[in-house]
Amino acid sequence: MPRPRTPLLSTDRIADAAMELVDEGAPFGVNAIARRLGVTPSSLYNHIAGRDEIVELMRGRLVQRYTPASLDGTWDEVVERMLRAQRRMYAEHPFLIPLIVGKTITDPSVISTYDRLASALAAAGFPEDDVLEVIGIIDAFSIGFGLDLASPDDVWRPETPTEILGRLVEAGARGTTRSDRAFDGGLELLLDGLRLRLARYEND
Amino acid sequence: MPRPRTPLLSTDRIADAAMELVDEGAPFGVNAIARRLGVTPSSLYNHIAGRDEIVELMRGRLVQRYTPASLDGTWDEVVERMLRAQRRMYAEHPFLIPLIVGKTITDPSVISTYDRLASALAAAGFPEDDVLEVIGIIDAFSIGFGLDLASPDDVWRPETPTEILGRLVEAGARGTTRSDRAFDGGLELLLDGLRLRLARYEND
DNA sequence: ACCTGAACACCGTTCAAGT
DNA sequence: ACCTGAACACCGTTCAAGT
Repeated sequence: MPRPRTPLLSTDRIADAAMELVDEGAPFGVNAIARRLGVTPSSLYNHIAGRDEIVELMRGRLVQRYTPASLDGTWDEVVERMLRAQRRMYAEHPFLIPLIVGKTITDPSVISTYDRLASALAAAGFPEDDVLEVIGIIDAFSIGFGLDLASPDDVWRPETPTEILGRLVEAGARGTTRSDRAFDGGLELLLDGLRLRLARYEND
Repeated sequence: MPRPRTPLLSTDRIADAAMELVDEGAPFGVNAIARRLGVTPSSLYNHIAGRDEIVELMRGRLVQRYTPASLDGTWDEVVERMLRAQRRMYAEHPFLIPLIVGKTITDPSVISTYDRLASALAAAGFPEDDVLEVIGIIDAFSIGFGLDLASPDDVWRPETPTEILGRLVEAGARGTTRSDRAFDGGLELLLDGLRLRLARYEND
């Protein structure tokens, strides 16, 4: 079937298929995408330069899909909403993390999101000198917990006797439950800590 | 050259070669390791079960190299020392992160480190039901800040006008200074929050 | 016990051929 | 312009054969 009169493929369709694979946790690759689209791997090269470009296509979609539409509310509501959204994003696409993390952010819509977060924090009373520090903390938290959410059901599998860890692992929560609990605990810690800081500023 | 009288390979030698590759950012794989060792890929399978085991070996080395020798002191000293060490580890070997993330921890020395941390937290008064949650928080934290330390000097480069972010970025710290400050702030937050939790437990 | 070499099923990518 | 099919160099893994 050469050259159909209406094209089978497009960058959009390729990106969609790639996202589906990732969301299923299936192995991601040119061949797998082609299989899913009922097409030969080589066909894709009429639309994309290679595997890397597909990753770039996905990154563009991610930013749009995960950025909270509105950042209204009190500063701690805003922080919580952004944290939850970013955590989900990193967790559902952990293999994109090295790309996103190692790269300077220039995408206007992403910049704008950080800008609005910065405004919210400044308006809440955080001194301008500290706003970027707080944002850095928030980012580290969401990446860390995103990765944590993406980790396997059993984080530890002791094969030698342990003092206490083995017992805790057997008694404790696993998988999503475990990760959610750690996230909720971490979130509470973070917000409590930030509120404490804010109170200290106001006492000066 | 079958069966040399003194073996060419060992798990140690394999792990060494693997670490060299990863730290160079070179493609990591069984074949690449074999090439570096001047050996056939299939030879490796006399010493390791497969690709995943090599990753576990690397994790084992890293943890041994970076884990503080002693875990003495108060629980918050222990947590701080582990956090600083882990952050350095992730930051100095960023290419390893995508490899080890998502893999169940089985390496005995790594398990033992977590075991000692768990014991320290339990001894400090954290209820056993919460110890794994706290460890999860600590892990997320160190990975997050490790990646932050490994990120580029300029995290943001606004190319369109911003409300406040552009000004903050220009006025604020960059590179290691920025990341160190965020880490110190985050560490303080974390320890404050954990101390608060501990106080709450004791009031019940 | 430990290495080789052939073999297998998989990758990502290129390119001539077809319409 | 857009898809196919053959081809290439790579991957991780298995296994019989050799000492």
